[in-house]
Amino acid sequence: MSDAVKEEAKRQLALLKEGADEIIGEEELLERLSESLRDKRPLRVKLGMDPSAPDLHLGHTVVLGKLKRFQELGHTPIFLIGDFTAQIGDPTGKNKTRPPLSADEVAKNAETYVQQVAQILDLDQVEIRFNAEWMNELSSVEMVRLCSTCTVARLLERDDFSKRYASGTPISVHEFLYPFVQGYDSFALEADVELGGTDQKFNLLMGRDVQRAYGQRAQIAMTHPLLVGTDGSEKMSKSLGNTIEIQDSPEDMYGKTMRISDELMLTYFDILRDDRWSELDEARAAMGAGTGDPMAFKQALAKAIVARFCGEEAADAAAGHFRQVVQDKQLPDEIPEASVSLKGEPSASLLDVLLEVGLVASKGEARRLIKGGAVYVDGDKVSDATFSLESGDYLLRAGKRKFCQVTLG
RNA sequence: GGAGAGGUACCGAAGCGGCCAACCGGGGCAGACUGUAAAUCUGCUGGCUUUUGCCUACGGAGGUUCGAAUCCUCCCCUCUCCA
Repeated sequence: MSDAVKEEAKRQLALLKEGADEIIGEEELLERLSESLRDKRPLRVKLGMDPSAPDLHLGHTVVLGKLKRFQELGHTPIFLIGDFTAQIGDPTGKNKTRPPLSADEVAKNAETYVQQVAQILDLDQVEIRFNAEWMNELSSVEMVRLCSTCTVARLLERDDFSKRYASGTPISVHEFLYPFVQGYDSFALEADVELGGTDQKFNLLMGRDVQRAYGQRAQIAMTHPLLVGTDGSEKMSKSLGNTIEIQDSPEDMYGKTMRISDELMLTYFDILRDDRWSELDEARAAMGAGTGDPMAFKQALAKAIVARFCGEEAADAAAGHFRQVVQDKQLPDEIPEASVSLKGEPSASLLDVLLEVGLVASKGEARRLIKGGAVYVDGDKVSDATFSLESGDYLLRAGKRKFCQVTLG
């Protein structure tokens, strides 16, 4: 192999290592990068996601970003939608069996996944696949053979399984199948590399075993740090409600980022960092040394995150919105408007109006908010739950950030 | 197949005939504080209802009772030990 090829392979490896937690088979990766350059054969890089929730969040973007980097280096990104595996439910990190999704939900989620992935990757160059394609065809005999590639003892070594087993939490047999199927996917796709979070290590390794068992070269497994959710303790996950989603509005995305703790913002910066953020590196270092201005840095981080998914302009606007509404406690420029009919009555109770315009989910909630001093009409705090409004225009506020300009008539 | 234990609100976990819409902790929401936060403190945390009250809720279905999450019967599910 020529020196030029070797040099280029090394350069690529260095770029690909950025942000990775662990590379299982790093030497093989270097080798394959070299082969790829020599033979002009792009590497097949697999990233699988189960369409178990409809929205992608910042946590997903860590590995998606790595997939993009492979794409930029001329390799073939494969975005695998686990429509079959979604019916099993990845037991990873779970302390209970996941409820299976209906085919409809899976299809719907898969659809939105693709749309959202388009915000990050150039879809034209992405191979999008569904694992039902081959899993639905797999015979029982084949399934049995597949299961023979791993022992029960090894499955039980896994943290999530062993913990559940030890604590007497149920584990259904089908959950054991998950890693096998994921491994088989790698074989079916002839993956050279598979990407995943650190929690996917077991599953990624299973891919190597399965591929070997089926006479294929074992993929390289690259794990990436998991992003902690906005609560600062659990991993980011839709079901825990601690996500920043890439489909959040710029204002939400910005606001949610501002609301994370100072410690967490450093983690976010480190995990989500890419080249476009290099101008922030100095500020990051100052923060680490305890000399920076936390709020200024967090604002810069929030803006950078919004800019990545929504563009610079939206990021500026979101920053302005936050300053105005949250810091200066001014009204936002744009307030949702609604009109409510009095239906011939002379007045309507504030509770009803709050409910009707969607500021609260129930009258009970409205009562609670009023009692808690969180409801304002035209800037005046309301503390009487029986308060009623006559026809006219009112500015309603429930809590710090929920406003509605309502016309009553 | 046999023997035991158990299924309670978003989660964990009390209650074991009326005082239970259900103690407590976590989470969530709101308020105070602040640099946006975090931490801390306070309040709230099923729906309808001005109050009274009504409806829905303690795995499911029946039953006993003036009255059941609490007692009985059957069913479903889980865990442990034995085979």
